[in-house]
Amino acid sequence: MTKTMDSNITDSEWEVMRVVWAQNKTTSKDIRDIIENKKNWKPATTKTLIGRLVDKGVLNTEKDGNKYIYSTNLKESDFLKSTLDQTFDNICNKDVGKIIADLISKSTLSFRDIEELEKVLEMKKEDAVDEVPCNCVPGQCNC
Amino acid sequence: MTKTMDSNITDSEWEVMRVVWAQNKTTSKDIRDIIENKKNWKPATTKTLIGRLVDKGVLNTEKDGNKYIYSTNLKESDFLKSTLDQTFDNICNKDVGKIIADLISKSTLSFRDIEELEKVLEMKKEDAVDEVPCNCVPGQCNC
DNA sequence: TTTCTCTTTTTACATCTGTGATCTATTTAC
DNA sequence: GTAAATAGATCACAGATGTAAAAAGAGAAA
Repeated sequence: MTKTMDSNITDSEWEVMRVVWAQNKTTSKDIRDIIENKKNWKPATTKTLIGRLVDKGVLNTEKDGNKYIYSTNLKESDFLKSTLDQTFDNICNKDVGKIIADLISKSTLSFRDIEELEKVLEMKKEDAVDEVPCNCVPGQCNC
Repeated sequence: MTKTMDSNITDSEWEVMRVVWAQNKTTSKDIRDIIENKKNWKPATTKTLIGRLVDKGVLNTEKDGNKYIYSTNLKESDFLKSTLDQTFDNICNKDVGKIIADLISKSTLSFRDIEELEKVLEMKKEDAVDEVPCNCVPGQCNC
């Protein structure tokens, strides 16, 4: 059930998607207005990105007079996961633990987050291994 | 001291860098031979990537007869961190805990890793907050 | 109904990426 | 010492990305 995202989105496109995810249904003007607080984009830029997302099938459109209402049925978390997977593909499995430790250290977490993580770790003990196997091609890591 | 990487590398370039990181000092032939086990690249492709990395100042060269010895003084972990930072820039701080939990769940970890993570979590309690503040631009998340 | 305004569609264009062919300067094997 | 194999340098080229202007269509205002 862990399907890999077939469509990737770029950083700029992500900016647009965040608005759609937060708003659920929205118009190009909404998107422009919201992003204006963050990026110095000309209106045309936002529209181009919206267009590309529609082309990729990431955004759905629904005509409303002379404009469109945009929405998506793809989940932010899935995109995020596929991005992270791609990043982790670049390193040795053996290092994953350390990386996660780094992430935790540098993140701002709530007490609830920590509790949750402790719970996950507890469960993780069930399928923990003695030694994480290296998954690298010989010569690309020194395990 | 947390300097943000000024130079970014692409996925293909990363493939080359992994060899350099693992080998410390290496030649273009070494790189080609090692990557051959993984990618169907023509020799010229590897050389192009090496050249780009040299241009970017990521790889150092040292002449040795008619060839070069390549090395780097940049750390894999720094590139990784900057890549991860960029990914986390795309989401709300509030969601970071959950994302990390997901990462843990899907990763293969050793008992030692888990212990280490528990330790980090324990320390993390010291600067944990009641509620992680949302860092998003209004309209880009529904906190 | 004419004009203005907003939306979409079309087109543009420089840079970055992935992938590789060629040409040139060396080396090394005969 | 000349031919074959290498290593590096130069050039190529299509597709992805970031960023945007220009054109065209449709509703709103006058």
